[in-house]
Amino acid sequence: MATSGRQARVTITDVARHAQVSTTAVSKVLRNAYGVSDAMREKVRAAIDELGYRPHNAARAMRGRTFTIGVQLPHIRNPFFSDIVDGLTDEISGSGYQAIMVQSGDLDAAAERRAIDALMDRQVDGILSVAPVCSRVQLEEVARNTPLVVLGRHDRSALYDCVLDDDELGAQLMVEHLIALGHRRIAHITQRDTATRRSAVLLQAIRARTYEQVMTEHGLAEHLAIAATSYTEEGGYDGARELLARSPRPTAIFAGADQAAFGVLAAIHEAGLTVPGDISVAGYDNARMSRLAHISLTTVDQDGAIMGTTAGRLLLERIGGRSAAVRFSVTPTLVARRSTAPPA
Amino acid sequence: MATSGRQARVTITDVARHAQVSTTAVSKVLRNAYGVSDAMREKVRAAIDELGYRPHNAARAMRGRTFTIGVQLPHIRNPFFSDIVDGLTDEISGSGYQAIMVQSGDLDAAAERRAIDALMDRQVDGILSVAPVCSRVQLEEVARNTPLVVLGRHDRSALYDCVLDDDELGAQLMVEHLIALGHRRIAHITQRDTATRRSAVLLQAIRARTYEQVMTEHGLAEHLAIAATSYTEEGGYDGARELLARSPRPTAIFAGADQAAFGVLAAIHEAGLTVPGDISVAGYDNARMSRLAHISLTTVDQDGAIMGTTAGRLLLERIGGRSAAVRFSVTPTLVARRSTAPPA
DNA sequence: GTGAAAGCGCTAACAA
DNA sequence: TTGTTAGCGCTTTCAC
Repeated sequence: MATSGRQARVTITDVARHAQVSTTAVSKVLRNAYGVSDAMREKVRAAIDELGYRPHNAARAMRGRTFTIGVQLPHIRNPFFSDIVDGLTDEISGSGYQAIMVQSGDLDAAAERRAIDALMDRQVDGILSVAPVCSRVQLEEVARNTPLVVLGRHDRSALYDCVLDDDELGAQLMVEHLIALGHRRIAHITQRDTATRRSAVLLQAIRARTYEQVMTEHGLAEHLAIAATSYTEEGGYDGARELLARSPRPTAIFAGADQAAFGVLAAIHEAGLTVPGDISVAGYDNARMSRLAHISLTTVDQDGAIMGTTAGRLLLERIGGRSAAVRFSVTPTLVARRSTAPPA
Repeated sequence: MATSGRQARVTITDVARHAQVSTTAVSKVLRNAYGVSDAMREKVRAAIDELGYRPHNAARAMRGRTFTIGVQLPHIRNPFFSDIVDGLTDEISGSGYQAIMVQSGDLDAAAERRAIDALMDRQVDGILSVAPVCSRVQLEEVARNTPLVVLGRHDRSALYDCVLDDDELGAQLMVEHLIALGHRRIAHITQRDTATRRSAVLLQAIRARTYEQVMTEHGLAEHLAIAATSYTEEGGYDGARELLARSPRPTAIFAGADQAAFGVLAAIHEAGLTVPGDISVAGYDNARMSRLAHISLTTVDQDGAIMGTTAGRLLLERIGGRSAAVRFSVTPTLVARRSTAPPA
């Protein structure tokens, strides 16, 4: 009747004693290890059930696995990350693994590294790093100690796996869509980068660069207009206000992420303009919200669930012993909705 | 030059040897424990820095604290949960604690319990449970073993702390707002509950019940119309379609959560109707998105950041030894925006 | 103020 | 197939 005070936790020793066997036997049953008779397995299982035993993770961590996968992501506010996490969860459910998430904050390489360290200190068996901004060297340092999958970067490394979207193609599809509609003054909102030297591998840089290239190829170099804020609602809002203040103002705004596009919609509405009447708006990600919003958003679909599922599979493979690096790329598609139309 | 293979981890023994002291001394310095001279502290600190030592969490967990706070939440897609998590993160940053999150899925008491167990197995020092649906008995079982703060339930327990919003007041404000605008056929979208007996403590039940009460008090009992789906975009979408099919259809829809209200907006738009021209729409939570959406949403503000901050503080207090239960309630306010107007 | 030593719950050699 | 035993890295008595 321990109404106050903690209940003493049931340990492997209790189970062993209760089943009249050794702790080793119990441990083996727990891990489905080789060399246990059916009778033994039965006895142990029964004892485990009877006592309500659950392995103590920290103790496991000292010697073996923790059956934990750590997910580091900038923040949980971006609905696209939800798709990824749901995919990951789907894939590892039933494998006995549990995903734990930590927020690392936006655009802060130091905080990001602390978040990853926090996962490593907690002895996760593998790490999924979502859209990290730190250097490849840092990621490789992590990968040397823990199975690592990086999502959303155009890196190449022999030490970790990459899951990414062909952002070049996605951005190209979108800019060409807008050009085909007849737009010329097409502006772009990107996420500003902290360290320029590695920007070539970050997806925001690739989307922005592709925007510039496609515009230039179509002879629209003089209409290039980029606002470098961030892939958040606030970032989209601020970026749009900046772009709307220019003269002549753009007839279309391509935000590098849906989340930012939502902010763009708000800024345009606040300025007394209409979408797509005065200005076309496009995003990237095809977050669920894009479909459901009142003005449904033209965007680029990259299948977050599949990216998450794949990341989970790759992680389990790595934990299982694979060491050769894998690179998985999803092909984006254009999703034209009501937020884009020919210019007035 | 360990290019392949894991680097051997720096342990407390390495630090002790390097600083020419005992491991006990190092441990004390790490925990700011009583009984270390300044000189000793200096020596140890230097060694820690030099070696880049970080305590091994699992080993700590075996004896003492893990400096980890576990957050269980239904899913990360709801932007209101982001506000809570940001508040929590803010509060515990600098305390040496790290928050880890696990998704438990919607409306599934068993999955929820597994998620909480997963946190306990990982020896977190405290748990924040966000809008749990399981029974109070289960929560108390958890609370007996781990400091626990429950957010978003109208429970009373001597074993854990509660952080909640006065949902009765919030729902009342909203229904009266709609009535004051002249609406009579006001419908409500709620989250269906799995186990009815404990529904009295769940926020969705309180919002729904208050809706019924206020309507009845205003002589509008005959116009009661509730769709029981869920607090998600899909739930709002499905619920709205159900309500729109009724005849006569409502002139206002009060969704129990902003997230659901977004789905309502989509359904209404799809039906060729306008907001607020044909139908007024209202939500609950004042998620950031509500402010920024193209049709800005009338909603009830409950300060998620403050709820998160408070939950963090209460958790740290409990970890620090407090055992008396605390109950913290925020007072909601009405935020009238453009999605509500007098009926046509 | 400092350090030696026991032990947390588990896994993995190794022995039987 | 089963059991014995030595740690994993840390915290915590308890001597000194």
